[in-house]
Amino acid sequence: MENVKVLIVDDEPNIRDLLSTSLRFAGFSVHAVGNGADAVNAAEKGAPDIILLDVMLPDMNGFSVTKKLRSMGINAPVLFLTARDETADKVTGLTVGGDDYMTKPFSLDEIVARINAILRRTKQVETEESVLEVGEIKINQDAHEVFANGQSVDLSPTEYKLLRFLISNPNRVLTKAQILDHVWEYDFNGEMGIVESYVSYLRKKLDPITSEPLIQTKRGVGYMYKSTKSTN
Amino acid sequence: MENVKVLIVDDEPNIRDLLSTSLRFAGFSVHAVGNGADAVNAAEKGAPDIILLDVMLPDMNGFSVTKKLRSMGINAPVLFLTARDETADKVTGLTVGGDDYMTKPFSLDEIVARINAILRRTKQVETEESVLEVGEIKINQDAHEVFANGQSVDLSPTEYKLLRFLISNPNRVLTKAQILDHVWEYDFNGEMGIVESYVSYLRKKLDPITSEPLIQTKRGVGYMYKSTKSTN
DNA sequence: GTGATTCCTGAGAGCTGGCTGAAAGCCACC
DNA sequence: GGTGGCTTTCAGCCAGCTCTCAGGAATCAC
Repeated sequence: MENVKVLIVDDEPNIRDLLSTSLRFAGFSVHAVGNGADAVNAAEKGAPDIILLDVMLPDMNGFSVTKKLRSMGINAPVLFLTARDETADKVTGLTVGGDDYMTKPFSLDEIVARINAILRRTKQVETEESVLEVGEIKINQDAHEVFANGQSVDLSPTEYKLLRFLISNPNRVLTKAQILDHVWEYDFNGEMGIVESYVSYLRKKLDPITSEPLIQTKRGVGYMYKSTKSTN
Repeated sequence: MENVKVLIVDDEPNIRDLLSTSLRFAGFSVHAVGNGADAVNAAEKGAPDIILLDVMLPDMNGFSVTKKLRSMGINAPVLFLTARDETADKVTGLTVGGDDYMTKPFSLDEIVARINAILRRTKQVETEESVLEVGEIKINQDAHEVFANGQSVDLSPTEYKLLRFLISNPNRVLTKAQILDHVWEYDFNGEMGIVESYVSYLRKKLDPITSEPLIQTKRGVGYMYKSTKSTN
């Protein structure tokens, strides 16, 4: 997954920054603009591999932008960003041809997962496998299925996202703030205690199955998923 | 089904885009034009395996285009696209040879199925089987027949399309938006609740026959057809 | 040992997403 | 023009999920 170019199109500067830093850190090559006209220009020059496109833009909406892009022969898949209340009646046609959409607010980990899923599907770029396997945990991202020691485990959506984030960063301490920032939606304003709760839920479901506790507590710092064999 | 060339002829740019992206993603090699004259040129140079032809074009109608094509020795089968209000007798007679027609608005899944059916019939290109069999479900696409555990099941058109879409993507979570975009007509602007309804209908018909529930709900994500033996 | 800090976890309130039965509208076919 | 089946909407219900809180356990500093 080397040098994947992402074009971000959103008029809110904070969202743009949030996505830029986050995706850059995830290893993507990022370019961000704030309106449709700039998006068309940037896509023409930059030849992005994927486009993150806010549906509501000041000058033109996301559909006009994609139409313009397609007519110019730019066929990079699009991940639409839409506010939650404008989803239902406007979804038609959004998930066609490798495209997808996400509702705001989203979580950063989720958006990286979706980008990888799209790249995987469109096969324009060789990317990581849909199956994440580290130590005794195996996650099939297509099926949203989790196995511990070969045995299927039922997880709630948040439990699933948390576990995926943990095993994506094995043998590395993650602070509760980091976990909150990546797993929960960016406008979540609750306490970090919720991370403790969910770690507890995960342990309760996973530890009876695995040979040893998988999530270690680093007191005063955070949590770490320990894996002897680093299948990276 | 490698490298099947499809020529799309429609004057509405959004339909053209919708079909292009969708068919390209379905694995076809796509070329799209907006009028009859361009269609003739493109067919001459591109040697398409199948032509999607809107009956109402700005310069000439579908009859003239096909007549022209046939006179030039281009015998690729044609799938006509016609508006619903255009009467049936205008259409009958169009479907000579391996040709076929569809009324707008259509669903994207349906058009792929029809294209495959035509290619299968004309045998110009080796394509996928007409019988889809995954797990306990068997669908004969030519006869529109469905068997669960060897037993025949009566399904309504929409139920059939939904089931076909589900088992075409086994062991993979499909969101309600994806299902809506593929199974329902592209101008459907209702709510996603209808997907829930139809999943419910399918389950009511299938679950009593099969040994275990076939359609799994992934809360907060979508639905998945589970098949132990991945006949892929 | 004692107190302070951090973490764990059970209980519970409230919410959300999904399921389903009922009914209205539509259409095709007698 | 009536009838039956199909599609679509809607509302009520329920299960499961999210999040908070508080008491107690574990760990650390001294």
